[in-house]
Amino acid sequence: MHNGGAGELLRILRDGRPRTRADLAGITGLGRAAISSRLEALLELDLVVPVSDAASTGGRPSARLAFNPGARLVAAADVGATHATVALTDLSGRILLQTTERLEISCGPEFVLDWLAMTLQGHLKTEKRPATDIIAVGIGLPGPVEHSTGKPTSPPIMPGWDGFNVPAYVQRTFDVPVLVDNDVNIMALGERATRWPNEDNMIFLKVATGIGSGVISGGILQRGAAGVAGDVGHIAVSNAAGIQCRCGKSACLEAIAGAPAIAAQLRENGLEATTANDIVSLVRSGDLNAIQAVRQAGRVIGEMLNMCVSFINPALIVVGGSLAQSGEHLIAGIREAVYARSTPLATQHLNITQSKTGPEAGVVGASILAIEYALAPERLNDLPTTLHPGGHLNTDLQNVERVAPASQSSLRDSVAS
Amino acid sequence: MHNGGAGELLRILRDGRPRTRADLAGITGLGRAAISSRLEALLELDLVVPVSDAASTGGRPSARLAFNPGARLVAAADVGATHATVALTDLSGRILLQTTERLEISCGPEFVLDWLAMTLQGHLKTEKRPATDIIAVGIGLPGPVEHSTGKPTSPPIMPGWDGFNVPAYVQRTFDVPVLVDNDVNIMALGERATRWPNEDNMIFLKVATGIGSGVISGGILQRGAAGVAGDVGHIAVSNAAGIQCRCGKSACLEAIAGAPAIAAQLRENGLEATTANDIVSLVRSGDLNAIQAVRQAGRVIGEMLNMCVSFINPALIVVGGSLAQSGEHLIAGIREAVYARSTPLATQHLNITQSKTGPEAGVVGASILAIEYALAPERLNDLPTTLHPGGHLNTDLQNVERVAPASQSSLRDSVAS
DNA sequence: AGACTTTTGCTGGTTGACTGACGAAAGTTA
DNA sequence: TAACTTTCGTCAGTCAACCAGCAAAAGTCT
Repeated sequence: MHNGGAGELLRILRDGRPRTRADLAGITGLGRAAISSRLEALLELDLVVPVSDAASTGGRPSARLAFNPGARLVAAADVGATHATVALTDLSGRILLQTTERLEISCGPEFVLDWLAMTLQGHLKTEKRPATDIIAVGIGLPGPVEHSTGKPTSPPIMPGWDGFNVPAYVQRTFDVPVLVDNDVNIMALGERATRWPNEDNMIFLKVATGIGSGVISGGILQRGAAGVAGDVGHIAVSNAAGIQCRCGKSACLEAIAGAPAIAAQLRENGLEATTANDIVSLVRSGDLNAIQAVRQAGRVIGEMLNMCVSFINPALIVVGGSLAQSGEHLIAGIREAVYARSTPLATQHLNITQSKTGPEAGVVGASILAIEYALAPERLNDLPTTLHPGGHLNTDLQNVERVAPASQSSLRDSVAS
Repeated sequence: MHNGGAGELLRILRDGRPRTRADLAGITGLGRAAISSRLEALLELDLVVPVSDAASTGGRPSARLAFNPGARLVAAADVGATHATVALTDLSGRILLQTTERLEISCGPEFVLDWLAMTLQGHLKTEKRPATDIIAVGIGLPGPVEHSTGKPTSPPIMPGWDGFNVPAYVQRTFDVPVLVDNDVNIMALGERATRWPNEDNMIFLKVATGIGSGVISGGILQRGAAGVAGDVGHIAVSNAAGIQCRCGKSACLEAIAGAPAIAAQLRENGLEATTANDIVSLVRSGDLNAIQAVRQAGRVIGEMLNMCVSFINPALIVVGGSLAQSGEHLIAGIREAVYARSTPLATQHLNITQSKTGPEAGVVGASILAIEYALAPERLNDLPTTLHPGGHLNTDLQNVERVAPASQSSLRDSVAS
């Protein structure tokens, strides 16, 4: 029952690859007995389970053990300005159940968080899992958040949320760690976890109504002094002196390359467009005017990114958000501007690409945020030994495969180590 | 002799404040016996020494122990384009001996590094300290450096240095860890260490012939994917379309707000100015033209910083480099532009100030870089027990208070082994 | 000088973690 | 089925780390 150091084993196993005890002994340099002892703790927590044995080499085949993402649950929420998504995920960030609904953030924290809790309760019932299986909650909000306390700070579009103690409120329902962060930050985490697990220097850029970014530098998400790092939407761009932004200043990037600005421009040319989706539809239908406008927006964004590239020297820029769905045109404009301008050293290994994670990047990121916190070695002891009332409750879906885990391995590989 | 965990004690004591054993027991939560045991290891390494006892409270006064920065040495070098500074520092980053000489970096790595080693040997002789007292070497170079390997990568102004294995070459003379980094990065480290020890989100901006910055975010120096993070000199600024930069592009920040650009502008107005120092002299003499030009340069720089502030949300910007010596005029221009533009959340706790560390910020930073590496808990065991041939060599200033320990026995012991 | 107070070094004793070895378990091969 | 091979679980033994208590040391106070 001495699980000191079990965290290290879990860290190794969380890549999803099953390993024998001998493998683990080799990796860690410990003896088999020590490995077994630590594994015992993880097995008891159900975080690690035996999978199909390795092929025998003539004698008793060695048992292979693998991380069991289904052992516990994590609740994740991505709250936008007008819509909210809440999901139940496993410990690899895989979504088990997901609900998206139209929900105005301006309804206030109590209303939104109550809906969130209620929906999660429903998810739990559907999945037939007890609430005690949830080990952490991750929440993304559309505004600045002081991550250490989980309180929104002076959010422009979230009336009633300023300084609200989100974790405390959520913990009245789920008494587990609650991690809150900016929605773009969690999208960055989600994007990295699902597609770029080894990328330590990347920028996730969200282009929709607003423009924002999540900055992962030196392997960790950068939040800055006040939690507003990555807030690039109101950086001034050139050749836009007169254009007024909703924030009160002029020449903001968002006021020129955000969806409303592009839509307005298209309307001037006689097209019907109001939202980002309208623009995407037009682009997909092959409208040259729309294509040109999106590409030009990309150039303007690229002008800004240019500076970010010089400043923080990322290896990867991922462009997401609803406007990024318009094929490669936005990216093309961005690439054009960035590669035309930045220094060779900064760009020669720079990859600019479109987000392929889709709309669930947010909840996945929120999930990852919560998982990384709850499964950190120093907090492993906090996990209660769940006693599943009915015995082994996790004999569902994914434990059928437990003996044949090859199909899951690719999914598991996507989890950041 | 079990010094596992001694690193933690050293980390506490490195703030320089002397503490009693009881203090340390209270801080760490360990018993006095454990503290004593760990202290023994540190005392043997001479990294911690007893200082004057605390005032008695009626009984035996408790001995106070303090970090002993004089126990070992660190070699630090700040190599610029035309000048190089090399210094011998103690373990707190304090400069013991320093030499600055005119030295062209274009002479090539062997020549420069040989000079560096030779000068250090001289320093050692002057200080009457053996070369084995040096536990690490820190070097700053005026170009991009791959910090993990210590090799310059495609430096624009360092012919012959590209890919040169600096640590390997230096280690032929001093067989200790050699840490190499960009010169602006080490200035950032130096500035933080000397003036802002608790600032985790700051930008150090150097304004001289070129313009560059060192970015400390999330508490750690950000180097980026290729080691060129903070390279802001060639970011495009507005209203400068036609101006050519030495890098081949146009409208670079450096080409407008760098010292040569300002000097050229002043010459157009009939003033005599070529170098940054000329400009500073003119400003100090009260020349309105020069003051106006420097302030305008500050505004242009502020325009760029503006983006950096939005992007990484620092709490502090320190402006250094030779042009920053011109009083508050440069800073005033920078502040003007930054506060006029950036969002309130990002600027309300933002402090923009002038570097007060002076020209030795570079070597101090190089020293800090080396010290942090060598004194990291996981590397404490690598420190050899130095045998001072002449007995107590470090009986200078700050060791006056030391209560003469049984140094003979340790000496005999190490000789025997 | 002597009593008192507090710290310090030292010495078992306890705890916890890890190793090594051995027999049981679980396969394969003849 | 029996013999062989390899892994697994267990258990005593070892070792390092830490604590508690004690006597000596080093002060102060009367």
